[in-house]
Parts: sequence; C-alpha cells; structure tokens
Amino acid sequence: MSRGWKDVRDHIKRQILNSTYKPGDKFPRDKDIALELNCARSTVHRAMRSLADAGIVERRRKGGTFLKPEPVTRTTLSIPITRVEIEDRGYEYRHFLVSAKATKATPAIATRFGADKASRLLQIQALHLADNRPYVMEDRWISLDTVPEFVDVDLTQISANEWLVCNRPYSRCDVQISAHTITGEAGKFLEAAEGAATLVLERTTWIDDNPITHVTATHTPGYRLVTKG
Amino acid sequence: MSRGWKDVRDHIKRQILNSTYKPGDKFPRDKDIALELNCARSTVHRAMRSLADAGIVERRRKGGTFLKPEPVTRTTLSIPITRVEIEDRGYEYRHFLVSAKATKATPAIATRFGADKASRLLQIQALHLADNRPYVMEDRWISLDTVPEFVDVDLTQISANEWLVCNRPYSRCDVQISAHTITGEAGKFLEAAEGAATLVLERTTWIDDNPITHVTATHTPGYRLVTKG
DNA sequence: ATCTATAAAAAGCACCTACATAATAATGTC
DNA sequence: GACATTATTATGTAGGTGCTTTTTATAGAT
Repeated sequence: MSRGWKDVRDHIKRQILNSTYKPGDKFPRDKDIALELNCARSTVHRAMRSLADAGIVERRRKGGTFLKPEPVTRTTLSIPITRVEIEDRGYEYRHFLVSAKATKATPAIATRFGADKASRLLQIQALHLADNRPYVMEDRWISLDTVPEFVDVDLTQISANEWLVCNRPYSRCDVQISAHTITGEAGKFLEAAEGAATLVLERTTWIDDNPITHVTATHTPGYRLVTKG
Repeated sequence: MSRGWKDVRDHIKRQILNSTYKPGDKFPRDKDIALELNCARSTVHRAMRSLADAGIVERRRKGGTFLKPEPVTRTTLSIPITRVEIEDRGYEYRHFLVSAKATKATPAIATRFGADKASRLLQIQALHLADNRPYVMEDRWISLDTVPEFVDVDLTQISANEWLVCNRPYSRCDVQISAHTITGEAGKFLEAAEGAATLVLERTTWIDDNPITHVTATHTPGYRLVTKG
C-alpha cells in the first residue's frame, strides 16, 4: 500500500484533512495501522512520532494516539549569533561595548533567575553594528555563579553574545517577543527617532537549573523576524 | 558504556560542551561511535538525528556528521487558534467581521502567492475580542482557487482563522514578526493610542504549492509572544 | 465504597539485517 | 586539462524481534 514513513505520515495527514479523524479522536493502534497499510509497526511509529513532534497528534503509552483537540501552528525560530546574522546579510559587523558593571539584581531579574540564584551578576550593554549603522542594542545580565570565567573575557574582542553562545551551551532557553516604542537611551544608541516601534527579543538561557544569562535585545525599527516551518 | 539514545545524545552534547569537538569539526561515523559506546548503530543514529533536528549538528550522506560551524538558538513558536488563545487566558471570546470582499491582489500579495496564483481572492478584516476588549485585528487574504468552499462559510458563526486552521491543514507555513506603530484604521478598531507600538505577525500557509491564506495580525499594544525550547 | 495491588495494553526502545540514496572520490575518455 | 562515468562510502530507511515503561483497568482487601 504505502512505502516509506513519509508516505504513512502523509496518508494520516490526508485522513486528518478529510475529517476521517476529527479533533480529539483516537487513532487505531500502530500495529493495526501497520497491518492496514501493509508495513512494519516501526514505520508507523516513525510517522506518528514525526506527527507528534509537529504537534499535530498526541501519543500516550497505553492510552494510544489522539488527534490534538485544538490544532496549533508550530514553527521554528532560529536565532543566530548576531555577528553571523549581520554578516549573512552582507554587512560588515562591528560591536561596541557601552557599559559593563557588577550590580544588584533588579526585581525582574531576581524573579527570572530565581531569588536565590541572582547574586554575583554582571550587567552589560552593547551595540551591534551593521556597516557601522546600529543594528541591535542588547542589555544583558550574566550570572557569574554559573559562568565565573566570564570575568576574563575581553569584551572588546568578542561580544558577550558570541562568547556565551559558543562557550556555554544551554539546556533550556525561553524567548519572549514584544513591541515597544523606543525610549530615550536606546533611541540614542540606535539612532532611531523617538516614538519609533522596535521589536524586542528577551532571552533567558539555563544550564540545568542554573541561569546563564538574560538578554533584552532591542532592534532597529523595521527589523523583521522570519521563521520557517 | 551507555544505554539509551538519550544517553548517547547527552554524551555527545557533553563532548561538545567541553570542546572535544569544536564548531565545524567532523564526528566519527555512526558505526564507530556505536563501537566505542558499545551500542547499535541505530541508537547512535537516533541520537544524532535528534541533535540534527535541534540544529546542533549537521549530517550529510556520505559526507558525515559535523558540529554546526555557528551555533544557532532554535526555539519553537506555538500559535494556537485565536479563540483558544483568548479562552486559555481566561477571557470570554468574541469576534467581529469588519469587512469581506473579493478584490484584486495587491502587488505584495501577488508576489507572496505567486503571480499566477493570485486570482480569485477574498479579503477579510476581522477583530478578535477578549472580554469585549480588542485583542487582535487580522487582515486576511484567502485564495478561493485553493479553498473554493470558503465562500459558503458563515463568518458570523466562526472566524476565518478558526475555520481555516480546523479545515485546511497546510503543508507549509511562513511566519514573519515585526513591530509597527499603529496606523489610523487599525488603531480605531484596536482602541489603541495613535503611535503605540504593536506586534505584527504575518503568516502565509500553503498546501503543496498552492497558497491557502495570508494574514497580517496586528496585536494590541503590550502583547507578548512567548516560546519554549 | 475506597484504597491498593496486580495485570494488561499500547507506545517506546534497543538491536539486528538488508538495502536505498546521495554525495564524494576515483577513474576513464576525449 | 575538462568532463563524463563509475565506484565507494556514510547516512537514511524498512522490516523484524523481543523487551521495557508507563498508564489504565481490574480485581482484591479492608
């Protein structure tokens, strides 16, 4: 009947499309689907897992496989190192360290990192430039408890962004995206008109339960974030 | 040595962490890693594929497996049906059809859909409300060539958003995120102050090579998009 | 009736074999 | 030397077997 796991996946997708299964419905057991399509259970398993990864289907041991009650659009956002992002667009990259100082956590940071883990912090402000024009301004907090060796990094040579991404793989990353009108200081550094809309990305990364860093990246007006999925 | 594919994955992750492999480096063949870790090639394959899916590693037939030259933060964005998003936040959902008319494609839409596929279009503007307060305004184009049955949908009963997501699974979806200051008409419907910053999500969905719909969703000021990964 | 232990069911995983596919390297031809 | 052909190689996939894990359902004990 069908040949590869992608065919099986597409077959099931098609059934979802023409309402053979409706949201919340239970699918037959992998074994039975395999029997029906004349393939191995592992092939159905592979197809179902890909559908589960895509958020289309939900699988539970013993329970079986269900069509997700409410379809969700799931897409992948790729955030490269800022230098790479700029160079990929064909611009010359430069970065500029605005300030770096050890400070006490603001309540917002303390909450985000966990009250007990927000000691020994470094706050860094930096500007990334594309062809000498402002591209993104970042306001970053770094946990020196988690990354003590960061104090030895020469931030005139490498940006905190690049050093951390390259040297501190993380196990978890939260991202928040919002829009703001530009405020005084950021506007000055970004050379943007007062009141312009900017896209702001906030990222927090963790290694196990230890916070590595939290960045608020304010982009120049007109910036677009593109995803593929 | 190791037991499951997750152990193999974590073993490799650990090696990446402590610079056993540096960006751009080539990994041994799956077979050799399997030999070294005393497990089956398929187990290594499973682990490597998960690392490839996560964007950490790159695999090429014949070529082998490489550590991605430039680490990329990859995160997943989930966009539920607007009704569900609003109800999940504990608000009462309502939607309001502003306008629906058959019109000619703008150059922007023609480019996006493909010049030859931008005939027979429907343009819809709708407002989604949470507890009777504006939540998001959508400006949508629908290809009636791809979705002819859409003309029979009663948009006072169900939003175009929900009908399409539930009835027209797509094979591809592009998302673009940007920030804009609110303009006259959208500002009126969203009851937002002139000049406020709004997060704008543009989505285009396709079934094979046929465009289904393109939406520009303008959110109320203060909206935050959250991802987990 | 309520809680608890046990059994059963379905997905998940590990391992194996065999073959397919695609990209590269080596070779031959002009 | 430039180009086409062929061989090689590492990943990708299909199929099969047998076991594990988790969760549900059931039977038993109080």
